[in-house]
Amino acid sequence: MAKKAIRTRGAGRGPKPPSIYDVARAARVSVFTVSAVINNSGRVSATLGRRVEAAIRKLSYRPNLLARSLAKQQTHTLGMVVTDIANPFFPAIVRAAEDAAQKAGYSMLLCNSDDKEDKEGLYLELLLSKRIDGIILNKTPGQLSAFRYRAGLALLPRRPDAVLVTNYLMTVGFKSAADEIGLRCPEDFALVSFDDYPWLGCFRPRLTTIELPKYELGSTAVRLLLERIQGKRSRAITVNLPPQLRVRESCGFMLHSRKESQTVMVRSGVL
Amino acid sequence: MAKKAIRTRGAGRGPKPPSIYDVARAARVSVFTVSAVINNSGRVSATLGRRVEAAIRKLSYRPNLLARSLAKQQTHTLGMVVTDIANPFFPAIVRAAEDAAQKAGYSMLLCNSDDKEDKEGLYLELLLSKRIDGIILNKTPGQLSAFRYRAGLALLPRRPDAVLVTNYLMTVGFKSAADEIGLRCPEDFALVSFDDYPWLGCFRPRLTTIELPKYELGSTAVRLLLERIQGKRSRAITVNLPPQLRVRESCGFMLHSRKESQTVMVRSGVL
DNA sequence: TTGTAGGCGTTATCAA
DNA sequence: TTGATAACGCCTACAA
Repeated sequence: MAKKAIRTRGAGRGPKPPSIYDVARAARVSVFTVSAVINNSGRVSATLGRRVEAAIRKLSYRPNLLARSLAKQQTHTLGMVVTDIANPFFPAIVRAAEDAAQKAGYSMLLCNSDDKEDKEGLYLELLLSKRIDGIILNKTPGQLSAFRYRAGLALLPRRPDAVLVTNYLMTVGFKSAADEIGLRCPEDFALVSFDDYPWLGCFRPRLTTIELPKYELGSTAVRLLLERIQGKRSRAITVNLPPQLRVRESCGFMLHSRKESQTVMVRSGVL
Repeated sequence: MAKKAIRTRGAGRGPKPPSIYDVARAARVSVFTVSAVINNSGRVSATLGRRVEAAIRKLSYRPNLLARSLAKQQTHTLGMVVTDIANPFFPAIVRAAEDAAQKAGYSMLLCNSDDKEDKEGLYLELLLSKRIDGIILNKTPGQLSAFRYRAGLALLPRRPDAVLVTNYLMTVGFKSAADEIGLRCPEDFALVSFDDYPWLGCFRPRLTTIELPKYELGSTAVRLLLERIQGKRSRAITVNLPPQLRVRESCGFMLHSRKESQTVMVRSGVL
């Protein structure tokens, strides 16, 4: 895998990229004409149009989006703040969001708040200063999460019959702790986790999971945000996405009658 | 988990944020003075300094980074192009890169090339247009990868003794295929994979892996890039990061003598 | 120490 | 259809 670092333009060094004025001069027209051609707004005669396009190619001109953003007062950029992209919960969501943004002509600035409120705050400030058009914020729960990351482990010595863990990383932590104590899953305790991943099906015990529609979550978030940015919707709305139950051996259904396993139900938004 | 979409400023609606001129007026000073205070460059008398800071707070002024970037010809932004953030190989790298960037005062624009050369090209163009200061590019291998995503599966009917797969997602695919055929690991074949993850230790078969130092990879990439951007280094250099071998049961060492398992060696850059 | 004015690269208004 | 020219919001010589 080739990983390449590209310095786009040394600090002050290297030739400055051509501006719209350079193109205008080369094509012997005004900047208005060039601008009209680039955005194909306004009618430009075929002759001038060709001259401009030739000049653009010749100089390999590339519009400066910074300047455009400053003039138009919109950056076509979204900020996305997640607690930690390295947490397997987020990549699919971020991916979906970036996809949706890209399709609509928006770029995505990624920030990791690390579950720290001060860091989150600084990032929000920064994004606002960058005049991005909108923010997708995965709000940090703050103090709360610290109590959640160890609560499960305290449960272990009590030999629970069944455990439902609400995210994958905590499930891994819990399972590891159970391994150390010598508790087996599903023989000694049943385990159900939130979040499904492609690899869960081929390692034992195969986890029973409640999968949140991560991709849909990310793309819906961006869709709603863009609707508001573009004025198509004025008030915030809430969208409920139905989760999915994926039954595998970790919940112990193999140990019981088949009939029982059929009674499991999941309803949208209720979990 | 609260996910919140924030519209930073409706298209054309809402009050315009105050500019440096508004602050200057409110503080009865010139824009120079305000600028000097913000960047604490140049000496400003204590009196005016206080007046400016009061005005900044009163108006809750926030410098427009777009305008600053345009004036200073640098955006303090890096572009990062990966094939797919949802591939578990990348999140740690991206996280590391973002960390390093943030510490140095840079933001990170994330792009998914999806392993498509045209999409990669479009993103590079876009990043250049945005006048970002540098790019971290995970070059797509193009056509090559298509042959790699199925080659392993063709191998299966030949009953290999051992398989080394060079990334995790392919390992999952291979293992699933083996499951279907009824080949067991490590009894029927030994398996070693690239990439280690926290959950590999608590599901069976526990994978033997060669872990690339992903976090270090991402942060080093940004470090080297910033060194070049800031003119501290003029030529590209190559850094070798040592991988790590993590022996678990999938390679079958439990089935053989302990002595054999001790002879495994990994050298930096050789794999 | 502080202010003035021009430049950064666009878009947009208003004449021509 | 085109062309000047003023924003956009900041930095920064150069003057005062």
